[in-house]
Amino acid sequence: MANFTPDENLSQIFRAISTPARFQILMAIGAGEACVCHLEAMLDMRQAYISQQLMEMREAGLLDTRRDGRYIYYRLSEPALIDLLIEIGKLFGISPEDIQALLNTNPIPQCCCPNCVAQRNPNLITEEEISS
Amino acid sequence: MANFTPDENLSQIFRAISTPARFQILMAIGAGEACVCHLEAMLDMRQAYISQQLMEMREAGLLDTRRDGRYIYYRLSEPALIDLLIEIGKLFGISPEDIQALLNTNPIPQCCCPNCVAQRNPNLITEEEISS
DNA sequence: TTGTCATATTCGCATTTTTGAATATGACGT
DNA sequence: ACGTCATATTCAAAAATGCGAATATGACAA
Repeated sequence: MANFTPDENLSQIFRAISTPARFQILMAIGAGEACVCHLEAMLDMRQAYISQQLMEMREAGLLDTRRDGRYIYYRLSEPALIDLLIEIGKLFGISPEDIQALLNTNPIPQCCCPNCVAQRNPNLITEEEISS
Repeated sequence: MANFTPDENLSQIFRAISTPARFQILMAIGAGEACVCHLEAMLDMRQAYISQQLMEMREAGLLDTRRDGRYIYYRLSEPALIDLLIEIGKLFGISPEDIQALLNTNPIPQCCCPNCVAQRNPNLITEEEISS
């Protein structure tokens, strides 16, 4: 992020969530973290498309990533953002419940990532446990 | 504003402030109100351009208008939005002072609207006082 | 009613954005 | 080394946006 004026900076942040798709993705990540396949299953969007949108939000500084083997987990660089967005929604007559309905709710049956698998089968041994 | 889903609704709001120009205009209006000529003087943008941007923000539900004679005053439909935007800025390392520096500061020498004129010449009789 | 002033609207084009399709990359198991 | 799986990147076409120029509207004064 270069030498931006405050208005450039902030408008860029808002631009990053100025389409329904990106907003949905952001909310789907929520205060936790999510891999692309998780979002794919949750939102019924194509992988490549999600990746593209994630990149844009990442470049705007909204998202951070963490790699774990094959999986790349995305999370909000500032999770408190969610609450502020909900506040803004309230201001404009959108019920918090309606917004919260978009939030990440682990696990997802269609998702294959370790998080989801582990939460579906709590008694299964995880890969980490095997390698130790 | 038709039958939008929450994500459509909110992303539209953010889209409305997703360019530096629109963000600057919104902040210039601030918690008060401003006519187009005021913004023109304050921001060094052309009248028609400002009008266009105002229209977009109006359609997104961010702005309301009030006509007074020749002048049309714009104000935020939800002035509390300003504070939330400042909070978001803080989250991303933008100092509140830098954002507040964009806010409306009456009056402006180059502006011709009754508000500015009255504040520059407090002992002048206003048009309203004449017509009464 | 004519002119002036504040603001709005329309038009057109250049640029950007969106979004799907195809392909590439890079990690892991075998 | 090879295949597979998760994710990223590139490309291109369509759609949307940015934004200037010109013009329109509508209020007020004379």
